[in-house]
Amino acid sequence: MDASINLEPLRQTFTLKERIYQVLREAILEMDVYSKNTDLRLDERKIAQQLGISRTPVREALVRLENESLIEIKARIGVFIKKRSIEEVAELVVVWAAIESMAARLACGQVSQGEVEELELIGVKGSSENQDVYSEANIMFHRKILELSKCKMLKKIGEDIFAQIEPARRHAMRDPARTEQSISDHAKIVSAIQSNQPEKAANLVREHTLRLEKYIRKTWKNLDTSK
Amino acid sequence: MDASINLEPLRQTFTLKERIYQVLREAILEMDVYSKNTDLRLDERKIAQQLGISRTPVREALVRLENESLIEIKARIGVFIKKRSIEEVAELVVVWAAIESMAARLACGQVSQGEVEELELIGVKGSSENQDVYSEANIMFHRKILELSKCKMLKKIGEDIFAQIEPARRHAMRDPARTEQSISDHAKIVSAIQSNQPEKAANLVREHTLRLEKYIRKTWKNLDTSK
DNA sequence: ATCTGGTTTTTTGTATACCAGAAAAAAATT
DNA sequence: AATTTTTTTCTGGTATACAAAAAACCAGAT
Repeated sequence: MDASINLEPLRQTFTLKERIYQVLREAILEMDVYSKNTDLRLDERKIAQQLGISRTPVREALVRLENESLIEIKARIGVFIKKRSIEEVAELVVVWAAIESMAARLACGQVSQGEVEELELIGVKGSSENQDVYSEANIMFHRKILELSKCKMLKKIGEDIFAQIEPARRHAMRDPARTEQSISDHAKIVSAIQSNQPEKAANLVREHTLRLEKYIRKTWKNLDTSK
Repeated sequence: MDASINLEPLRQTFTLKERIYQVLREAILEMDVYSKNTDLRLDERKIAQQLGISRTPVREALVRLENESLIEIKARIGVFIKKRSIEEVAELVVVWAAIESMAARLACGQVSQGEVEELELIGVKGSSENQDVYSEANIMFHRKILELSKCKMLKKIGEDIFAQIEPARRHAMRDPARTEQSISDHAKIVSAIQSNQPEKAANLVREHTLRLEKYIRKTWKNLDTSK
Protein backbone atom coordinates (compact mmCIF):
# COMPACT_ATOMS: atom_id res chain seq x y z
CA MET A 1 0.00 0.00 0.00
CA ASP A 2 1.32 3.36 -0.90
CA ALA A 3 0.73 6.53 1.02
CA SER A 4 -1.67 8.08 -1.51
CA ILE A 5 -4.68 9.89 -0.12
CA ASN A 6 -7.79 7.76 0.04
CA LEU A 7 -10.71 9.75 -1.36
CA GLU A 8 -14.30 8.73 -1.05
CA PRO A 9 -16.06 8.40 -4.38
CA LEU A 10 -17.93 11.59 -5.18
CA ARG A 11 -20.96 9.91 -6.60
CA GLN A 12 -24.06 11.98 -6.50
CA THR A 13 -27.23 11.97 -8.45
CA PHE A 14 -26.75 14.88 -10.73
CA THR A 15 -29.59 13.92 -12.95
CA LEU A 16 -32.47 16.31 -13.19
CA LYS A 17 -35.17 13.67 -13.34
CA GLU A 18 -34.11 12.39 -9.96
CA ARG A 19 -34.17 15.78 -8.33
CA ILE A 20 -37.44 16.74 -9.94
CA TYR A 21 -38.94 13.48 -8.77
CA GLN A 22 -38.01 14.23 -5.20
CA VAL A 23 -39.21 17.80 -5.34
CA LEU A 24 -42.54 16.86 -6.86
CA ARG A 25 -43.04 13.95 -4.53
CA GLU A 26 -42.52 16.05 -1.47
CA ALA A 27 -44.77 18.78 -2.80
CA ILE A 28 -47.56 16.31 -3.49
CA LEU A 29 -47.30 14.61 -0.13
CA GLU A 30 -47.41 17.86 1.76
CA MET A 31 -50.38 19.12 -0.15
CA ASP A 32 -53.77 18.93 1.46
CA VAL A 33 -55.25 16.87 -1.33
CA TYR A 34 -58.63 16.41 0.23
CA SER A 35 -59.58 20.02 0.64
CA LYS A 36 -61.95 20.56 -2.22
CA ASN A 37 -60.60 23.78 -3.64
CA THR A 38 -57.16 22.38 -4.23
CA ASP A 39 -56.20 22.20 -7.86
CA LEU A 40 -55.43 18.60 -8.53
CA ARG A 41 -53.96 19.20 -11.92
CA LEU A 42 -50.30 19.19 -12.80
CA ASP A 43 -49.02 20.63 -16.03
CA GLU A 44 -45.83 19.20 -17.53
CA ARG A 45 -45.09 22.33 -19.45
CA LYS A 46 -45.74 24.66 -16.58
CA ILE A 47 -43.57 22.65 -14.22
CA ALA A 48 -40.79 22.53 -16.76
CA GLN A 49 -41.04 26.27 -17.26
CA GLN A 50 -41.08 27.02 -13.55
CA LEU A 51 -37.98 24.91 -13.08
CA GLY A 52 -36.40 26.35 -16.18
CA ILE A 53 -35.83 23.03 -17.89
CA SER A 54 -37.33 20.97 -20.66
CA ARG A 55 -40.30 18.63 -20.43
CA THR A 56 -38.31 15.45 -20.84
CA PRO A 57 -36.91 15.02 -17.33
CA VAL A 58 -40.19 16.27 -15.88
CA ARG A 59 -42.04 13.56 -17.73
CA GLU A 60 -39.73 10.89 -16.45
CA ALA A 61 -40.28 12.06 -12.92
CA LEU A 62 -44.02 11.99 -13.52
CA VAL A 63 -43.88 8.46 -14.86
CA ARG A 64 -42.24 7.42 -11.64
CA LEU A 65 -44.82 9.18 -9.52
CA GLU A 66 -47.56 7.53 -11.49
CA ASN A 67 -45.96 4.19 -10.88
CA GLU A 68 -46.20 4.92 -7.17
CA SER A 69 -49.87 5.78 -7.56
CA LEU A 70 -49.33 9.31 -6.37
CA ILE A 71 -50.57 10.77 -9.63
CA GLU A 72 -52.48 9.66 -12.66
CA ILE A 73 -51.43 10.47 -16.19
CA LYS A 74 -54.32 10.50 -18.60
CA ALA A 75 -53.07 10.46 -22.14
CA ARG A 76 -53.73 13.75 -23.88
CA ILE A 77 -55.97 14.93 -21.09
CA GLY A 78 -53.78 15.80 -18.19
CA VAL A 79 -51.84 14.81 -15.12
CA PHE A 80 -53.76 14.67 -11.88
CA ILE A 81 -52.83 14.19 -8.28
CA LYS A 82 -54.51 11.06 -7.14
CA LYS A 83 -57.09 11.28 -4.46
CA ARG A 84 -57.44 7.88 -2.94
CA SER A 85 -60.88 6.61 -2.06
CA ILE A 86 -61.77 5.59 1.45
CA GLU A 87 -61.65 1.97 0.40
CA GLU A 88 -58.14 2.28 -0.98
CA VAL A 89 -56.84 4.13 2.06
CA ALA A 90 -58.41 1.64 4.42
CA GLU A 91 -56.88 -1.23 2.49
CA LEU A 92 -53.50 0.40 2.53
CA VAL A 93 -53.76 0.69 6.28
CA VAL A 94 -54.34 -3.05 6.40
CA VAL A 95 -51.19 -3.65 4.41
CA TRP A 96 -49.37 -1.30 6.70
CA ALA A 97 -50.64 -3.23 9.70
CA ALA A 98 -49.33 -6.45 8.22
CA ILE A 99 -45.89 -5.04 7.64
CA GLU A 100 -45.54 -3.28 10.93
CA SER A 101 -46.80 -6.24 12.84
CA MET A 102 -44.04 -8.34 11.34
CA ALA A 103 -41.54 -5.61 12.13
CA ALA A 104 -42.54 -5.64 15.78
CA ARG A 105 -42.20 -9.40 15.82
CA LEU A 106 -38.70 -9.23 14.43
CA ALA A 107 -37.71 -6.40 16.71
CA CYS A 108 -38.26 -8.63 19.72
CA GLY A 109 -35.12 -10.27 20.95
CA GLN A 110 -32.76 -8.15 18.92
CA VAL A 111 -33.14 -4.70 20.34
CA SER A 112 -30.73 -3.12 22.75
CA GLN A 113 -31.86 -1.47 25.96
CA GLY A 114 -30.99 1.88 24.44
CA GLU A 115 -33.20 1.27 21.43
CA VAL A 116 -36.17 0.34 23.56
CA GLU A 117 -35.74 3.50 25.57
CA GLU A 118 -35.70 5.56 22.40
CA LEU A 119 -38.89 3.92 21.26
CA GLU A 120 -40.55 4.48 24.60
CA LEU A 121 -39.59 8.11 24.61
CA ILE A 122 -41.14 8.64 21.21
CA GLY A 123 -44.20 6.58 22.03
CA VAL A 124 -45.37 8.63 24.98
CA LYS A 125 -44.37 11.93 23.49
CA GLY A 126 -47.11 14.37 22.68
CA SER A 127 -49.40 13.17 25.42
CA SER A 128 -49.25 16.57 27.03
CA GLU A 129 -48.52 18.53 23.91
CA ASN A 130 -50.70 19.71 21.10
CA GLN A 131 -52.13 17.67 18.29
CA ASP A 132 -49.38 18.39 15.80
CA VAL A 133 -46.67 17.27 18.15
CA TYR A 134 -48.56 14.11 18.87
CA SER A 135 -49.12 13.44 15.20
CA GLU A 136 -45.46 13.84 14.42
CA ALA A 137 -44.44 11.63 17.33
CA ASN A 138 -46.94 9.04 16.23
CA ILE A 139 -45.33 8.80 12.83
CA MET A 140 -41.92 8.55 14.40
CA PHE A 141 -43.05 5.76 16.66
CA HIS A 142 -44.17 3.64 13.77
CA ARG A 143 -41.06 4.49 11.79
CA LYS A 144 -38.94 3.42 14.70
CA ILE A 145 -40.59 0.04 14.89
CA LEU A 146 -39.85 -0.56 11.23
CA GLU A 147 -36.29 0.39 11.93
CA LEU A 148 -35.90 -1.85 14.94
CA SER A 149 -36.87 -4.84 12.82
CA LYS A 150 -33.43 -4.43 11.24
CA CYS A 151 -35.06 -5.54 8.02
CA LYS A 152 -34.33 -2.93 5.38
CA MET A 153 -36.96 -4.09 2.94
CA LEU A 154 -39.64 -4.13 5.58
CA LYS A 155 -38.71 -0.58 6.43
CA LYS A 156 -38.57 0.58 2.85
CA ILE A 157 -41.86 -0.93 1.78
CA GLY A 158 -43.53 0.11 4.99
CA GLU A 159 -42.53 3.69 4.43
CA ASP A 160 -43.63 3.62 0.81
CA ILE A 161 -47.07 2.54 1.91
CA PHE A 162 -47.15 5.05 4.67
CA ALA A 163 -46.45 7.82 2.18
CA GLN A 164 -49.58 6.84 0.33
CA ILE A 165 -51.67 6.82 3.45
CA GLU A 166 -50.27 9.96 4.98
CA PRO A 167 -52.36 12.59 3.16
CA ALA A 168 -55.58 10.89 4.20
CA ARG A 169 -54.34 10.14 7.67
CA ARG A 170 -53.42 13.73 8.26
CA HIS A 171 -56.84 14.82 7.16
CA ALA A 172 -58.86 12.25 9.04
CA MET A 173 -56.99 12.30 12.32
CA ARG A 174 -58.42 15.27 14.09
CA ASP A 175 -59.94 13.48 17.01
CA PRO A 176 -58.12 14.16 20.32
CA ALA A 177 -59.96 11.28 21.92
CA ARG A 178 -57.87 8.92 19.87
CA THR A 179 -54.68 10.32 21.30
CA GLU A 180 -55.07 8.81 24.74
CA GLN A 181 -55.92 5.39 23.44
CA SER A 182 -52.96 5.61 21.16
CA ILE A 183 -50.52 6.52 23.89
CA SER A 184 -51.72 3.64 25.98
CA ASP A 185 -51.32 1.27 23.03
CA HIS A 186 -47.81 2.49 22.45
CA ALA A 187 -46.82 1.78 26.03
CA LYS A 188 -48.05 -1.77 25.78
CA ILE A 189 -46.20 -2.30 22.53
CA VAL A 190 -42.96 -1.04 24.00
CA SER A 191 -43.41 -3.31 26.95
CA ALA A 192 -43.99 -6.37 24.80
CA ILE A 193 -40.92 -5.68 22.70
CA GLN A 194 -38.80 -5.03 25.76
CA SER A 195 -39.85 -8.26 27.44
CA ASN A 196 -39.26 -10.18 24.21
CA GLN A 197 -42.78 -11.39 23.54
CA PRO A 198 -42.92 -11.47 19.75
CA GLU A 199 -46.39 -12.93 19.46
CA LYS A 200 -47.84 -10.35 21.77
CA ALA A 201 -45.97 -7.46 20.21
CA ALA A 202 -47.12 -8.47 16.75
CA ASN A 203 -50.72 -8.73 17.86
CA LEU A 204 -50.69 -5.41 19.65
CA VAL A 205 -49.24 -3.56 16.70
CA ARG A 206 -51.64 -5.19 14.32
CA GLU A 207 -54.68 -4.37 16.39
CA HIS A 208 -53.46 -0.88 17.03
CA THR A 209 -53.13 -0.16 13.33
CA LEU A 210 -56.31 -1.94 12.37
CA ARG A 211 -58.10 0.30 14.84
CA LEU A 212 -57.01 3.18 12.64
CA GLU A 213 -58.53 1.38 9.69
CA LYS A 214 -61.88 1.09 11.45
CA TYR A 215 -61.68 4.69 12.51
CA ILE A 216 -61.01 5.91 9.01
CA ARG A 217 -63.86 3.89 7.59
CA LYS A 218 -66.19 5.33 10.21
CA THR A 219 -65.28 8.98 10.18
CA TRP A 220 -64.52 9.58 6.55
CA LYS A 221 -66.53 12.62 5.54
CA ASN A 222 -67.18 12.05 1.89
CA LEU A 223 -63.76 13.33 1.09
CA ASP A 224 -63.66 11.99 -2.40
CA THR A 225 -65.76 14.47 -4.24
CA SER A 226 -65.75 14.36 -7.99
CA LYS A 227 -64.23 11.49 -9.90
CA MET B 1 -82.52 3.40 -23.81
CA ASP B 2 -82.08 2.43 -27.41
CA ALA B 3 -81.25 -1.03 -28.61
CA SER B 4 -77.73 -0.30 -29.76
CA ILE B 5 -75.12 -2.80 -28.76
CA ASN B 6 -73.23 -1.90 -25.66
CA LEU B 7 -69.53 -2.16 -26.42
CA GLU B 8 -66.92 -2.26 -23.74
CA PRO B 9 -64.68 0.75 -23.89
CA LEU B 10 -61.66 -0.16 -25.97
CA ARG B 11 -59.41 2.07 -23.97
CA GLN B 12 -56.72 -0.51 -23.77
CA THR B 13 -53.19 0.62 -23.64
CA PHE B 14 -52.77 2.74 -26.69
CA THR B 15 -49.61 4.31 -25.48
CA LEU B 16 -46.35 2.80 -26.46
CA LYS B 17 -44.66 3.35 -23.13
CA GLU B 18 -47.28 1.23 -21.45
CA ARG B 19 -46.93 -1.64 -23.88
CA ILE B 20 -43.17 -1.50 -23.83
CA TYR B 21 -43.26 -1.53 -20.06
CA GLN B 22 -45.28 -4.70 -20.04
CA VAL B 23 -43.17 -6.41 -22.67
CA LEU B 24 -39.92 -5.56 -20.95
CA ARG B 25 -41.21 -6.49 -17.54
CA GLU B 26 -42.29 -9.90 -18.66
CA ALA B 27 -39.05 -10.47 -20.50
CA ILE B 28 -37.02 -9.57 -17.44
CA LEU B 29 -39.03 -11.71 -15.09
CA GLU B 30 -38.78 -14.76 -17.31
CA MET B 31 -35.08 -14.38 -17.73
CA ASP B 32 -32.78 -16.58 -15.70
CA VAL B 33 -30.94 -13.69 -14.17
CA TYR B 34 -28.70 -15.72 -11.95
CA SER B 35 -27.07 -17.88 -14.59
CA LYS B 36 -23.73 -16.22 -14.97
CA ASN B 37 -23.55 -15.96 -18.72
CA THR B 38 -26.72 -13.96 -18.98
CA ASP B 39 -26.17 -10.50 -20.29
CA LEU B 40 -27.51 -8.20 -17.66
CA ARG B 41 -27.31 -5.16 -19.81
CA LEU B 42 -30.18 -3.48 -21.56
CA ASP B 43 -29.58 -1.00 -24.32
CA GLU B 44 -32.13 1.73 -24.81
CA ARG B 45 -31.27 2.36 -28.41
CA LYS B 46 -31.15 -1.29 -29.28
CA ILE B 47 -34.52 -1.92 -27.74
CA ALA B 48 -35.95 1.08 -29.52
CA GLN B 49 -34.51 -0.14 -32.79
CA GLN B 50 -35.77 -3.68 -32.32
CA LEU B 51 -39.24 -2.38 -31.64
CA GLY B 52 -38.97 0.13 -34.43
CA ILE B 53 -39.69 3.15 -32.29
CA SER B 54 -37.83 6.03 -30.71
CA ARG B 55 -35.98 6.01 -27.44
CA THR B 56 -38.41 8.24 -25.59
CA PRO B 57 -41.15 5.75 -24.76
CA VAL B 58 -38.53 3.10 -24.08
CA ARG B 59 -36.90 5.35 -21.53
CA GLU B 60 -40.17 6.00 -19.78
CA ALA B 61 -40.81 2.30 -19.53
CA LEU B 62 -37.32 1.85 -18.11
CA VAL B 63 -37.88 4.55 -15.52
CA ARG B 64 -40.89 2.64 -14.33
CA LEU B 65 -39.03 -0.63 -14.17
CA GLU B 66 -36.30 1.06 -12.19
CA ASN B 67 -38.88 2.37 -9.80
CA GLU B 68 -39.95 -1.21 -9.24
CA SER B 69 -36.37 -2.22 -8.56
CA LEU B 70 -36.30 -4.60 -11.48
CA ILE B 71 -33.53 -2.71 -13.20
CA GLU B 72 -30.96 -0.12 -12.39
CA ILE B 73 -30.24 2.89 -14.56
CA LYS B 74 -26.76 4.21 -14.10
CA ALA B 75 -26.44 7.66 -15.57
CA ARG B 76 -24.39 7.64 -18.75
CA ILE B 77 -23.16 4.15 -18.06
CA GLY B 78 -25.99 1.81 -18.84
CA VAL B 79 -29.15 0.01 -17.85
CA PHE B 80 -28.77 -3.22 -15.97
CA ILE B 81 -31.11 -5.90 -14.84
CA LYS B 82 -30.96 -6.01 -11.10
CA LYS B 83 -29.58 -9.08 -9.48
CA ARG B 84 -30.68 -9.06 -5.89
CA SER B 85 -28.34 -10.26 -3.20
CA ILE B 86 -29.24 -13.13 -0.91
CA GLU B 87 -29.87 -10.69 1.89
CA GLU B 88 -32.30 -8.65 -0.17
CA VAL B 89 -34.18 -11.67 -1.43
CA ALA B 90 -34.43 -13.13 2.05
CA GLU B 91 -35.75 -9.85 3.38
CA LEU B 92 -38.29 -9.61 0.60
CA VAL B 93 -39.51 -13.06 1.53
CA VAL B 94 -40.06 -11.78 5.05
CA VAL B 95 -42.17 -8.93 3.72
CA TRP B 96 -44.04 -11.37 1.60
CA ALA B 97 -44.69 -13.54 4.64
CA ALA B 98 -46.10 -10.56 6.49
CA ILE B 99 -48.48 -9.70 3.69
CA GLU B 100 -49.64 -13.17 2.94
CA SER B 101 -50.13 -13.95 6.58
CA MET B 102 -52.49 -11.02 6.84
CA ALA B 103 -54.25 -12.14 3.68
CA ALA B 104 -54.88 -15.57 5.15
CA ARG B 105 -56.20 -13.97 8.30
CA LEU B 106 -58.64 -11.86 6.33
CA ALA B 107 -59.67 -14.73 4.12
CA CYS B 108 -61.02 -16.58 7.13
CA GLY B 109 -64.70 -16.10 7.62
CA GLN B 110 -65.35 -14.56 4.27
CA VAL B 111 -64.65 -17.32 1.81
CA SER B 112 -67.30 -19.42 0.15
CA GLN B 113 -67.19 -23.19 0.11
CA GLY B 114 -66.40 -23.03 -3.60
CA GLU B 115 -63.43 -20.78 -3.04
CA VAL B 116 -61.97 -23.05 -0.40
CA GLU B 117 -62.27 -25.98 -2.74
CA GLU B 118 -60.46 -24.07 -5.45
CA LEU B 119 -57.68 -23.28 -3.05
CA GLU B 120 -57.44 -26.87 -1.91
CA LEU B 121 -57.28 -28.13 -5.46
CA ILE B 122 -54.40 -25.82 -6.26
CA GLY B 123 -52.65 -26.53 -2.98
CA VAL B 124 -52.27 -30.26 -3.46
CA LYS B 125 -51.65 -30.06 -7.16
CA GLY B 126 -48.28 -31.14 -8.38
CA SER B 127 -47.74 -33.63 -5.61
CA SER B 128 -47.64 -36.39 -8.17
CA GLU B 129 -46.46 -34.33 -11.06
CA ASN B 130 -43.06 -33.00 -11.99
CA GLN B 131 -41.23 -30.11 -10.44
CA ASP B 132 -42.40 -27.49 -12.91
CA VAL B 133 -46.04 -28.29 -12.37
CA TYR B 134 -45.54 -28.12 -8.65
CA SER B 135 -43.72 -24.85 -8.88
CA GLU B 136 -46.47 -23.31 -10.96
CA ALA B 137 -49.15 -24.62 -8.62
CA ASN B 138 -47.22 -23.29 -5.67
CA ILE B 139 -47.30 -19.81 -7.09
CA MET B 140 -50.98 -20.10 -7.81
CA PHE B 141 -51.67 -21.21 -4.28
CA HIS B 142 -50.09 -18.14 -2.82
CA ARG B 143 -51.75 -15.92 -5.39
CA LYS B 144 -55.08 -17.39 -4.48
CA ILE B 145 -54.66 -16.62 -0.82
CA LEU B 146 -53.97 -13.01 -1.64
CA GLU B 147 -57.10 -13.01 -3.72
CA LEU B 148 -59.27 -14.58 -1.08
CA SER B 149 -58.38 -11.79 1.29
CA LYS B 150 -60.62 -9.63 -0.90
CA CYS B 151 -58.20 -6.83 -0.22
CA LYS B 152 -57.03 -5.43 -3.53
CA MET B 153 -54.08 -3.55 -2.13
CA LEU B 154 -52.83 -6.56 -0.25
CA LYS B 155 -52.99 -8.50 -3.47
CA LYS B 156 -51.33 -5.84 -5.54
CA ILE B 157 -48.46 -5.20 -3.18
CA GLY B 158 -48.03 -8.88 -2.51
CA GLU B 159 -47.68 -9.58 -6.19
CA ASP B 160 -45.27 -6.72 -6.69
CA ILE B 161 -43.03 -8.17 -4.04
CA PHE B 162 -43.41 -11.63 -5.41
CA ALA B 163 -42.24 -10.41 -8.81
CA GLN B 164 -39.02 -9.30 -7.20
CA ILE B 165 -38.51 -12.60 -5.46
CA GLU B 166 -39.51 -14.84 -8.31
CA PRO B 167 -36.26 -14.94 -10.27
CA ALA B 168 -34.33 -16.02 -7.20
CA ARG B 169 -37.03 -18.36 -6.03
CA ARG B 170 -37.10 -20.15 -9.34
CA HIS B 171 -33.38 -20.57 -9.24
CA ALA B 172 -33.07 -21.68 -5.66
CA MET B 173 -36.03 -24.02 -5.53
CA ARG B 174 -34.69 -27.18 -7.04
CA ASP B 175 -35.05 -29.39 -4.03
CA PRO B 176 -37.79 -32.02 -4.42
CA ALA B 177 -37.61 -32.74 -0.71
CA ARG B 178 -39.23 -29.41 -0.09
CA THR B 179 -42.24 -30.34 -2.17
CA GLU B 180 -43.69 -32.81 0.29
CA GLN B 181 -43.33 -30.49 3.23
CA SER B 182 -44.94 -27.79 1.18
CA ILE B 183 -47.94 -29.85 0.15
CA SER B 184 -48.52 -30.81 3.76
CA ASP B 185 -48.31 -27.17 4.81
CA HIS B 186 -50.79 -26.18 2.17
CA ALA B 187 -53.30 -28.70 3.38
CA LYS B 188 -53.10 -27.37 6.91
CA ILE B 189 -53.52 -23.83 5.69
CA VAL B 190 -56.61 -24.72 3.69
CA SER B 191 -58.04 -26.47 6.68
CA ALA B 192 -57.48 -23.49 8.96
CA ILE B 193 -59.12 -21.12 6.53
CA GLN B 194 -62.03 -23.44 5.97
CA SER B 195 -62.69 -23.84 9.67
CA ASN B 196 -62.41 -20.12 10.18
CA GLN B 197 -59.41 -19.98 12.46
CA PRO B 198 -57.76 -16.71 11.51
CA GLU B 199 -55.03 -16.80 14.11
CA LYS B 200 -54.00 -20.28 13.12
CA ALA B 201 -54.19 -19.61 9.39
CA ALA B 202 -52.06 -16.52 9.76
CA ASN B 203 -49.45 -18.37 11.79
CA LEU B 204 -49.30 -21.28 9.39
CA VAL B 205 -48.84 -19.08 6.35
CA ARG B 206 -46.22 -17.01 8.07
CA GLU B 207 -44.21 -19.99 9.19
CA HIS B 208 -44.57 -21.64 5.82
CA THR B 209 -43.16 -18.65 4.02
CA LEU B 210 -40.48 -17.95 6.58
CA ARG B 211 -39.31 -21.51 6.04
CA LEU B 212 -38.60 -20.49 2.48
CA GLU B 213 -36.55 -17.62 3.83
CA LYS B 214 -34.42 -19.95 5.92
CA TYR B 215 -34.08 -22.31 3.01
CA ILE B 216 -32.89 -19.60 0.67
CA ARG B 217 -30.36 -18.34 3.17
CA LYS B 218 -29.03 -21.84 3.60
CA THR B 219 -28.82 -23.06 0.04
CA TRP B 220 -27.85 -19.96 -1.84
CA LYS B 221 -24.91 -20.88 -4.02
CA ASN B 222 -22.98 -17.67 -4.31
CA LEU B 223 -25.32 -16.55 -7.00
CA ASP B 224 -24.41 -12.93 -6.88
CA THR B 225 -21.20 -12.79 -8.76
CA SER B 226 -19.77 -9.44 -9.58
CA LYS B 227 -21.03 -6.24 -8.09
C1' DA C 1 5.96 -4.56 -22.82
C1' DT C 2 3.97 -0.87 -20.09
C1' DC C 3 2.55 3.38 -18.67
C1' DT C 4 0.65 7.95 -19.89
C1' DG C 5 -2.10 11.18 -22.03
C1' DG C 6 -5.23 12.43 -25.12
C1' DT C 7 -8.86 11.15 -28.59
C1' DT C 8 -12.70 8.57 -30.23
C1' DT C 9 -16.69 5.96 -29.34
C1' DT C 10 -20.47 4.61 -26.72
C1' DT C 11 -24.30 5.46 -23.76
C1' DT C 12 -27.50 7.95 -21.33
C1' DG C 13 -29.34 12.86 -20.24
C1' DT C 14 -31.76 16.88 -21.88
C1' DA C 15 -33.80 20.03 -25.19
C1' DT C 16 -36.66 20.86 -28.99
C1' DA C 17 -39.97 19.99 -32.61
C1' DC C 18 -43.86 17.99 -34.20
C1' DC C 19 -48.00 14.70 -33.81
C1' DA C 20 -52.58 13.22 -32.35
C1' DG C 21 -56.35 13.12 -29.52
C1' DA C 22 -59.47 15.57 -26.54
C1' DA C 23 -61.72 19.56 -24.92
C1' DA C 24 -63.20 24.14 -25.47
C1' DA C 25 -64.54 27.90 -28.22
C1' DA C 26 -66.45 29.80 -32.26
C1' DA C 27 -69.20 29.59 -36.22
C1' DA C 28 -72.86 27.89 -38.93
C1' DT C 29 -77.31 25.86 -39.26
C1' DT C 30 -81.91 24.83 -38.10
C1' DA D 1 -82.47 30.36 -29.15
C1' DA D 2 -80.85 25.87 -29.38
C1' DT D 3 -78.19 22.60 -31.69
C1' DT D 4 -74.87 21.00 -34.66
C1' DT D 5 -70.61 21.59 -37.00
C1' DT D 6 -66.18 23.50 -37.51
C1' DT D 7 -62.13 25.45 -35.79
C1' DT D 8 -58.93 26.44 -32.44
C1' DT D 9 -56.41 25.43 -28.45
C1' DC D 10 -54.59 22.65 -24.98
C1' DT D 11 -52.27 18.43 -23.38
C1' DG D 12 -49.68 14.54 -23.33
C1' DG D 13 -47.09 11.14 -26.77
C1' DT D 14 -43.34 10.36 -29.82
C1' DA D 15 -39.37 11.37 -32.69
C1' DT D 16 -35.13 13.52 -33.33
C1' DA D 17 -31.02 16.30 -32.37
C1' DC D 18 -27.54 17.49 -29.56
C1' DA D 19 -24.88 17.60 -24.95
C1' DA D 20 -22.13 15.41 -21.47
C1' DA D 21 -20.08 11.89 -19.02
C1' DA D 22 -18.04 7.44 -18.97
C1' DA D 23 -15.50 3.83 -21.18
C1' DA D 24 -12.70 2.11 -24.75
C1' DC D 25 -9.11 2.85 -27.72
C1' DC D 26 -4.68 4.26 -29.41
C1' DA D 27 -0.30 6.28 -30.16
C1' DG D 28 3.86 7.90 -28.34
C1' DA D 29 7.12 7.92 -24.59
C1' DT D 30 9.56 5.35 -21.28
